[in-house]
Amino acid sequence: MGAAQARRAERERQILEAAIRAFSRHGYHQCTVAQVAREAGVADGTIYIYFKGKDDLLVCAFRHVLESILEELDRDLAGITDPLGRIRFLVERHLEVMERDPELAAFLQLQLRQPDASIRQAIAEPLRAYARKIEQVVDEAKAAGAVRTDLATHVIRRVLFGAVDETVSAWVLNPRRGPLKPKAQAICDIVFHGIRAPRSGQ
Amino acid sequence: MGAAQARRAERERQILEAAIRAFSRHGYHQCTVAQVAREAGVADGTIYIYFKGKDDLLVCAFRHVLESILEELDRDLAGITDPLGRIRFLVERHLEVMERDPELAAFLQLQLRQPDASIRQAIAEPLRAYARKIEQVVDEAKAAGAVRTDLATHVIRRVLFGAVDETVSAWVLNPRRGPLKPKAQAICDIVFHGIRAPRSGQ
Amino acid sequence: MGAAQARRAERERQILEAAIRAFSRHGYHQCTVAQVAREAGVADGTIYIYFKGKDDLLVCAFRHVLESILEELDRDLAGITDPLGRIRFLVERHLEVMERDPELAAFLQLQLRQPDASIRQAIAEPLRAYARKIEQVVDEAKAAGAVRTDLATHVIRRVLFGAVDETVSAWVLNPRRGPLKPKAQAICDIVFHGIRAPRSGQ
Amino acid sequence: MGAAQARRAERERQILEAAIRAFSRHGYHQCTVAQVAREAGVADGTIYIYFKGKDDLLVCAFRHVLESILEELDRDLAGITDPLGRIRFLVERHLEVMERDPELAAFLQLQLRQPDASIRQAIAEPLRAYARKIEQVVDEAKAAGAVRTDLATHVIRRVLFGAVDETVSAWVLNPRRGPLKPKAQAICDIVFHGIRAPRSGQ
DNA sequence: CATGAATGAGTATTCATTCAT
DNA sequence: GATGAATGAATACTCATTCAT
Repeated sequence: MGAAQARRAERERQILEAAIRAFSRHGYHQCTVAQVAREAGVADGTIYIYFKGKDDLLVCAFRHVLESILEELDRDLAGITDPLGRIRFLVERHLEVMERDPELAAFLQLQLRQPDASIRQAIAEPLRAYARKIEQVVDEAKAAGAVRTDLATHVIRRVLFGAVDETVSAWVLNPRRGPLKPKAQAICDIVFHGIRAPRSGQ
Repeated sequence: MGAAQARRAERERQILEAAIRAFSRHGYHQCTVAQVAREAGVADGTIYIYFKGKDDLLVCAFRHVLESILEELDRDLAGITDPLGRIRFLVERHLEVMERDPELAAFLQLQLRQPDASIRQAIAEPLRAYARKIEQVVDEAKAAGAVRTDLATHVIRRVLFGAVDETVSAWVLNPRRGPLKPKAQAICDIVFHGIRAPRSGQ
Repeated sequence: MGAAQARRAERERQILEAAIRAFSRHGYHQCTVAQVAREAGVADGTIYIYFKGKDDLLVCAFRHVLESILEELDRDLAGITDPLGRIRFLVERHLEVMERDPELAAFLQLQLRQPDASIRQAIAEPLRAYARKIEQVVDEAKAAGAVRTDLATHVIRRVLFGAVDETVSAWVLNPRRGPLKPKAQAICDIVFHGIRAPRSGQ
Repeated sequence: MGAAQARRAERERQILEAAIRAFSRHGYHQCTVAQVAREAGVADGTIYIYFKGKDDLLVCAFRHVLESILEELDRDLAGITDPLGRIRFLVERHLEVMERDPELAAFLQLQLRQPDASIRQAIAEPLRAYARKIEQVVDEAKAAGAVRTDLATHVIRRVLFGAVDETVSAWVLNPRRGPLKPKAQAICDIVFHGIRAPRSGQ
């Protein structure tokens, strides 16, 4: 029974990762279910044993990816105590994940931005989880006196990850991709100047 | 002849604006050419007299909009001399344009983000023109000694307009939209702190 | 305008009659929309300009056929006055219509008996119209004293047209079809003996 | 071995009766093999150990049902000697069987009327057996001098069972089903008047 | 025998685009 | 120029059937 469940989970992962590759390469709308199936090495019909349909494939792929990203993030964040260092780590890790797997980056950055309301809605919740994680780290930094408390947390998040998002988008679209992670430096430079609490005594 | 040309331009505008409305409401892929035609009050075939096809409609609509935005921007920017004030104006105007016409905002923010490579490519140039305009204003501010010169201009642009973009996206997706322009305040607060050149004498 | 409407009606008829032929030959479920289109000499998509879908095609074909049958029936019935003669005419005409066009007969007798509830429902109303017509003629015969009044009209209809239906079914399924109309004789012989009012004075 | 065979026969019956229920409820074409399997409490694949395929399921179900109906009919018919009484019994029993099990009635009346030639053909033989039984009873009645000999036996059968069939169809489709067997009365009334041999001496 | 995961052939329907009027 | 009827390519999804376990 445990074996059967493991088999199923493995199959799901296999299809999901094929979907990410296929969607990245051809574009979600241009990509046929048959192409995903071929990429995964299964028959067309098999897709429908594991997923509701093409939309579900996109949504589940995103959940699958974000889940593992968040898990790893939590684990590694535990080892960092400096409040601003934790924020900087969020930015660096984000860029790192994208740099590590450009196909995944293209998926997250382009294919996932579907204007279809139903897809956006299905994606919204996991996306909010990521946003909450960021805001939590910012709030902790506020509590530690490292960040100005007169700025709304969600505004800080938007400035920080707006910049990160723009940076990644430009990187993904650029065919000659250089290193991405170092760009964290300049972004944090600007934003940290803007959000850092004045030193006590100043 | 001038009359005929004016007639043609008028017709084009009529279709383009219908396209923006229709794409905003139904979503680009979900929206049929027939729906655009009905919205514009013309026959399906007429669309093809003025435009190459559905993609062209999207691209031309974007060019049409951005052109008039840039024109107005240039005109109004001429009256502002304070370097940081000019940057602030860019942010405020961006938010203002979106707030003024939510249907246009939805079009620019959602429908335009098509993952199709060909569309992205066709949109890229006008988009770069907007980016250039922003960077030009930033460079002027650097030259005037109002902005740190040790930060790459394009990084400043990304931080600034990454934040703006995130803010507009959230606003567009929120069914209960409040005022948008005031959000410029907090964004500029953060970013200006980060990019402002240290006062001479400090 | 009248020309456009006539054109449309003509096109509808053309497709409907092609559908009857195609459905008869291949069977409704086995017959593809593409086959109907080819039979009608139009493109696949054209079918959907005139009809909602495959089901609608079946239902409309039936309505189309029954309508013209009922019209002709009404016209010809007007010339007959003998009450039992009118009933006999109903039976003869039914058999005649089937005999005249064996492909139509196969359509009505086999393809139309779809067990799908939605199709049966859509067909039910025109079918009831035919039943009402028969019962009306029977009722007139009762009023004229030619038919026993102690028998429910719908029971008479069922006996009469149950026999007719069985007869036509057997004829349709028989590859060596002889003449059909003469079978009215024996059916009426039996049923009329059963339903005829006793001669006054007996 | 006998036990193994009994086991097999039992399994077959179990699946067949599940098939009848499932086909009745969903309709033959709309009903999936998986649904039949679930209804029977076996795995999908098990069906194919006992039957050739979905069509075979339908055909075997019909044979299974008709066989037991004919057996019971033969047994009970043995106790009746009056020639017309025997015919009346055929009608009553037919209605009785349907009334007893409305799900079976729906199966026989609707789902079995498949326009697919191959299914019709496979069903034809058992159906003919039932027809032969009826005609045999009618022929006996002719021989006994109770039924007119100038009427073709198969015509009598069609009138009789055409009426019965129409009656059952109407009853099956009517959601508020009243008693069915009493309808034999009126049908026999009409038909017997029509087919009865003139009393000797008249 | 029994299972049920995997298969892949088969098809109704949509819609961007064309072109005769 | 304008029309809108006609086109036909393109594709997600279902489900009867198989077969390794």
